[in-house]
Amino acid sequence: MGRSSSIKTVQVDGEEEAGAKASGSQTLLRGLDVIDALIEGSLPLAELSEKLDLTRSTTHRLASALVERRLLSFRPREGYSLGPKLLELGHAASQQMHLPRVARPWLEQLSAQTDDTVHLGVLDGRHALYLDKVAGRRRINIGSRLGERHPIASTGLGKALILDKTEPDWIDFYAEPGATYDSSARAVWLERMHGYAQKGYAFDLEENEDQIRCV
Amino acid sequence: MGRSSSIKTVQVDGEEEAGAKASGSQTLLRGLDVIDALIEGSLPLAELSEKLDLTRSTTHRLASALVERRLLSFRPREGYSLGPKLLELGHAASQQMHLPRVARPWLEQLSAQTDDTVHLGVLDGRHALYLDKVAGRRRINIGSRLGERHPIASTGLGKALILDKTEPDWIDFYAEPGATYDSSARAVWLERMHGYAQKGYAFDLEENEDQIRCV
DNA sequence: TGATTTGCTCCCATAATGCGGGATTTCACT
DNA sequence: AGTGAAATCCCGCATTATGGGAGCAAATCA
Repeated sequence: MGRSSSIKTVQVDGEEEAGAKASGSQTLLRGLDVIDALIEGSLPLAELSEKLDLTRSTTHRLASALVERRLLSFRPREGYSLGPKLLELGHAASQQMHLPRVARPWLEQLSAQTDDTVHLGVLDGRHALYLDKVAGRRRINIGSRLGERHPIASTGLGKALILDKTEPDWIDFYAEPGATYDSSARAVWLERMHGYAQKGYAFDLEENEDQIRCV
Repeated sequence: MGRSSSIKTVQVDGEEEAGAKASGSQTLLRGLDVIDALIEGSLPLAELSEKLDLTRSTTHRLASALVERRLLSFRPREGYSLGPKLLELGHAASQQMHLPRVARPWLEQLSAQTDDTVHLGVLDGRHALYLDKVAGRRRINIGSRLGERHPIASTGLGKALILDKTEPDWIDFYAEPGATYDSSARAVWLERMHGYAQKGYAFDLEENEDQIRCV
């Protein structure tokens, strides 16, 4: 490597990101990055490659492979977007996850007793991820679907999930990255949280939903 | 390279499979194969690597990368299974697919008119893939979810999707790979198909559901 | 409880694979 | 038709994935 004619751009020095200890399959990880980059909406190849800091060639190769496997779709004018296979995988995933399987009976019982819609969710980074739902008869379905993620601080389920954390953690969860903090609003919120923690369940103004906890 | 001591197993000669024209990102494709292999249920590393014809090392590296990205989960005793991120992706995919967005109004109108559950689906290989559903008020929800796949020949939606094909295609779709053919049953089925094709819609004995066609 | 098996994880040299720069083609808009 | 932007394809280089095997940990058997 001594006299390497460093004409190539090379990876400068690679990942200095936080917690990026991933050693090994670079191609696979980049491919997944491509998928991630499209979660928020479809993009044409140029913007996609820019967003990922990859060359057009590389991006195109990865995206094409993903399209071939139907994990992405490509429409001439719009660019790349998430593909139908992800639906299939999402469904398969929901079926083989452990929590929903064991929790289902409880959800159904709860739904039957309350005549309301019951949700099951877990903590997923800074969000509450909805894993399962049993619709109640009382009203029409709420517009929520499996796999949706919502900020922890603004849903009943999310708040319930962090009840056993300590106040510093709460503050951390409350703070959206890069959002404006309103300290008085946060104080009110924290106050409520303490109340919820004592009672063991949480509400939300718009929707409230009991849920199952897992240890 | 000349005197390469060919002790290694090497890739023998690689893919001679049908239609495997995929040139390029091998790692990514293998990683997706790993996911695919887990659709039908969780597997321990050993079985997984055998199913994929990969060495344990490689399988482990790929699977670990996928676990890190939460596309897979790993439980010590059970092995690898599909992970929570797939739920998220599945949900995101369902939101940005073109068909559901443009078709929604029609589905809702249809559901309102008939008071029944309306499904939207597309042809996906040998299966009918359910893309969207609008629940009717008449009865409790049928246990169908987005992303489910069903054999074409046994659902009303599946049959409707292939109405504009020709008879040879029908026969092809009817034949499950490796299943026992009952030629008389197939004849009856084909007869019905011709009837459906003339009328322009299809039934199924257990459930029947109208659906939207796209060109 | 101690021995044995089974299965997961990690390391390292090898060369095969993915990489990026650019040429070429396709397609939309004027 | 002409123009321009975007997608697709090609090719040599070296970075990256590969697979064999060593090293652990936990579960099973005696």
